[in-house]
Amino acid sequence: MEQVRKHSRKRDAILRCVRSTDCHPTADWVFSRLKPEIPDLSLGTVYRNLAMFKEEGTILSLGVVNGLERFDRRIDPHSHLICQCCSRVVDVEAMDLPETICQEAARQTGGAITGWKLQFVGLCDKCKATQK
Amino acid sequence: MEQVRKHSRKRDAILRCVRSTDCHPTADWVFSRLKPEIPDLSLGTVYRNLAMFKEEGTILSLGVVNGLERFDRRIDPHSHLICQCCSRVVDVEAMDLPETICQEAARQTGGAITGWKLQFVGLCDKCKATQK
DNA sequence: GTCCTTGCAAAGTGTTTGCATCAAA
DNA sequence: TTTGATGCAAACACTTTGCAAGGAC
Repeated sequence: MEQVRKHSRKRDAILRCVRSTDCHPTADWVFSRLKPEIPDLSLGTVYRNLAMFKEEGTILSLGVVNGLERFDRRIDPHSHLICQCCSRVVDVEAMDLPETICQEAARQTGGAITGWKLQFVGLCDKCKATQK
Repeated sequence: MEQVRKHSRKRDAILRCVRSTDCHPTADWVFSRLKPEIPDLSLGTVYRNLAMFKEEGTILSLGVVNGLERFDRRIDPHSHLICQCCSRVVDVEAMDLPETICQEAARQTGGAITGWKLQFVGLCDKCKATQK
């Protein structure tokens, strides 16, 4: 018996919140942002719904940065710059890798490559300006 | 006044242990592996020493996989294949990215790129064989 | 009325830390 | 003897979960 997804005002608000920003928010960021507007929201609900959206592919997780899972409203292929200074995550438009690179990885490992993730490390524009 | 690093049998064993494998171990893996041989070893010591090695650049952390930090004895540039099935991390030799890719990322973000990390996702050789 | 969703709080999990004790130099 | 290293357990931070109550359909 399949579980039927019902509608919920809080669930909508959580998705809307993630989609409202390109800051690649954490669960707690979403919670803090919605709390004033929805005083009886609980952090568990935010975690539950983010996990659900992620599982169904509505949003993505870009992994753990500094111990915090970061979510991404974008689900199209692209990369990120992670600022070493302030932990900001900045989108970088998709760039093609040479076709041969995945083939080579598959050859070396003997495994099957289904995807890849390119992540840049450095300073975001703000931190770069500050550290001048 | 600078802190002088003393010699310690346990610290040596921890580094030796990480260097003995290419499985990209977790703190707990190292602990479990050394415990029989060093019964009075404590997990805290493993964490403390791994953090120390990582900070001084003796080993690297390749990040968090499935909630566990994974360490790498290799400090030279290379990539990894992360198996979606068994979470195994397999080394992939360094492959050159087109020079323009970092420049493009810097241009797009306005930041400074100091490095990049290319990670492959898929199945390791064993899981690929099993899932045939 | 059914059953999904939520709040709440407790439990989980990986990691860090304070402090008394141990051991290297 | 001095001072860094360690064991132990408590503290931490983030996340997940169980359960009773609330809300969608």
